[in-house]
Amino acid sequence: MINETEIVLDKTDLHILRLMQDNARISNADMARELGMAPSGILERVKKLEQKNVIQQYNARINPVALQQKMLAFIFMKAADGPGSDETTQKLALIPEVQEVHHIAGDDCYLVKIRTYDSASLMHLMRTHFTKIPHILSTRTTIVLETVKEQQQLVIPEK
Amino acid sequence: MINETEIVLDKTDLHILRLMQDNARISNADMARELGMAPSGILERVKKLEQKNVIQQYNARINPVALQQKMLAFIFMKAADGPGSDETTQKLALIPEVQEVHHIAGDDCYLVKIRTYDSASLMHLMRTHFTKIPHILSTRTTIVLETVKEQQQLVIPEK
DNA sequence: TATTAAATCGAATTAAATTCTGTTTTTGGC
DNA sequence: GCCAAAAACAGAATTTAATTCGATTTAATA
Repeated sequence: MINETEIVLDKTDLHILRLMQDNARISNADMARELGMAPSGILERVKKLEQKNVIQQYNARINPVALQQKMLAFIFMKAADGPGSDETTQKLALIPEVQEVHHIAGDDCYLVKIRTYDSASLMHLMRTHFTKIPHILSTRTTIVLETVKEQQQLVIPEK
Repeated sequence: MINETEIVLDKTDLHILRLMQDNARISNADMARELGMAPSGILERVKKLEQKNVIQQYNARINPVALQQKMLAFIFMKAADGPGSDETTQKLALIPEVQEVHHIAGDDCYLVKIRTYDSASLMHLMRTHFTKIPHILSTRTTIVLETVKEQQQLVIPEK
């Protein structure tokens, strides 16, 4: 078995993940109190979780409204090079306004989530960037009118 | 104009947001050094950004692979009560596996992003939860084969 | 069971968070 | 432009946390 990095997470790891997922700025000391452990022990675990790439990043979630990012859209794209190729993919991923790029099953090839100031800036971005990406055959854009829920939290099992 | 809470962010605020968006566990002290300010001043700003709901939460982004969350899907839903109603919406939002719920323009009413262990658990979740939500007329599910990029970072202007 | 590795603790040290007071800067009337 | 009030900021003092490291316990394995 090549490159099968077995990731084993015990009860304590899951507890830490549960705490940090919802409050990344929690102190080691607070976690230590919660888990009944020494702060140094918690620190070591957190570092290991980072090293193992279980924890990928600590993000501050910023209110898009505060930055006037009013436009959210999902774009389905067909591309000539198919989902195997990396070229189209990578170019899409490099656009800062593009938050997500997925290969999807079905008729379309990609699903792209994109956030901009308004519809004009979305159009502008599509014109300036998408047209420069070869192999794009067609796009189908779905505009979000209102977002009711938007989070990245995973469901973390008890054990 | 009712409830138009004008949010004014200056250069310093934007700088702080830029730092914390990518590393929520950065210390006030480090930010103070970076911005050439006193730590106490930074602290005050951060607290204000939290109060104004500019910073909504601090998240640890956890690798779905580490938790064996292999299935990611987008589901388009038509509902009888239309995008104005809250009932359907709220019920969807309360499902932990549901990461996003959007009202969308066009023929469909909702777009739902959902993450589960595998296709069986997705089916199970749809059977147990969706069928209990009234007014749902139809669903169209798009399965993600591979995720190339997935982040929530906003493009923060210079000034 | 003996051996090794991993995990944890706890004390010591270093560093950061937090509080508070005084000062400066900004803002908004007039 | 000037004044008053509010906001922003600095800096020192205090509290709290992070980090390090040697000793100890626990777990894994041959």
